[in-house]
Amino acid sequence: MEAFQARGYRSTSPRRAIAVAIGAEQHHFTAEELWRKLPRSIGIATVYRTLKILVDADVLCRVLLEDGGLRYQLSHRGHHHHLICTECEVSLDLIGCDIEDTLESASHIHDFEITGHWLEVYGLCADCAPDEQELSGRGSTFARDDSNDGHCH
Amino acid sequence: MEAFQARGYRSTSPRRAIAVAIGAEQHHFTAEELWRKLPRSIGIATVYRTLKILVDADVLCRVLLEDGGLRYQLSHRGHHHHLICTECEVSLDLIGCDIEDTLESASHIHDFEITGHWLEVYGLCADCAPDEQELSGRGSTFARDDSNDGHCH
DNA sequence: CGCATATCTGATATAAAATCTCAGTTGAGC
DNA sequence: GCTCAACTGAGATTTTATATCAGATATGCG
Repeated sequence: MEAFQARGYRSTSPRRAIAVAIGAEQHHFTAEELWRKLPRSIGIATVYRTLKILVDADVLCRVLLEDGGLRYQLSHRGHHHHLICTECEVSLDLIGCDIEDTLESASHIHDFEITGHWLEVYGLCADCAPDEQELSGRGSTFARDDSNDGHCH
Repeated sequence: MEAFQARGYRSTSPRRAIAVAIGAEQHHFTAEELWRKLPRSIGIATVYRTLKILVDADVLCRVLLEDGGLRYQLSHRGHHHHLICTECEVSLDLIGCDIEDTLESASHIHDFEITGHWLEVYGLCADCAPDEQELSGRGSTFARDDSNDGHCH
């Protein structure tokens, strides 16, 4: 859990506490949420600093919600993307998606050398989607007709 | 340019001034940059309000830089993505990339119903990339070895 | 073991970005 | 021209994250 200190960072009491608290999280969390679960002797600046280190170390990944909120989450795979439910905000790791190849070939047209990308996918998870089989679902499949606004372009 | 008022919005003096100012922009711009080029009688709240309307109307699109900065840009195509140069910050429309199909098929595995996504691609444009042919390019192709940090996951 | 020092920390100030509030203004239809 | 809902500007406020800096503390070395 804290073997990431093999990157030259010291093993300090606040960092250990933060690592333990992160391990106890089930879903994604904000820096402030995490901070509230820590001993109040730990400053929020330290939380932000430590989260940044852990993101750089690929221990955590960042999740950008549709409303712009930034969350943190334990990163299991190396490079991956998230399916984020706009209803319950659960975040699923998107597997079986090799977008890199698609991007790479498309970028050649523009003579552009890709070094990275950011992708978040929004929608409804199995629990939140109106299930045709269970509900014989009628009635506005998408009540929120602005659910697609502004986040892609 | 302001035919977007066909959406039920009034044609007001501040909105016309903003539309003209946007038309004069060559690249992407921030809300504040735009505001500075407007008569100082116009408040920045109005700029933000108007930009939001124009994004909803698909007249503008939003561009998220690698450092988190949010820019606005005239939207030429319907749905598209951006190739953003991390060196000069130019933004190219990515054509010939139908990521939707890839996402759609991958999401089926998770029983997830996609409603939208956000994708930004970072890298070096033709002008900023070390050109092997011209420079017989040596010397740290990527001096900024943290250029890939934190923005994907 | 104990010291020196560079790293780290907490409190707080600060910054940046965007929205909220609300009294006053203005455009659109009549 | 009148009316009124839509709109606006000023400034306060919120949110999120970083900067500052004096004091605390790991870590390596003797």
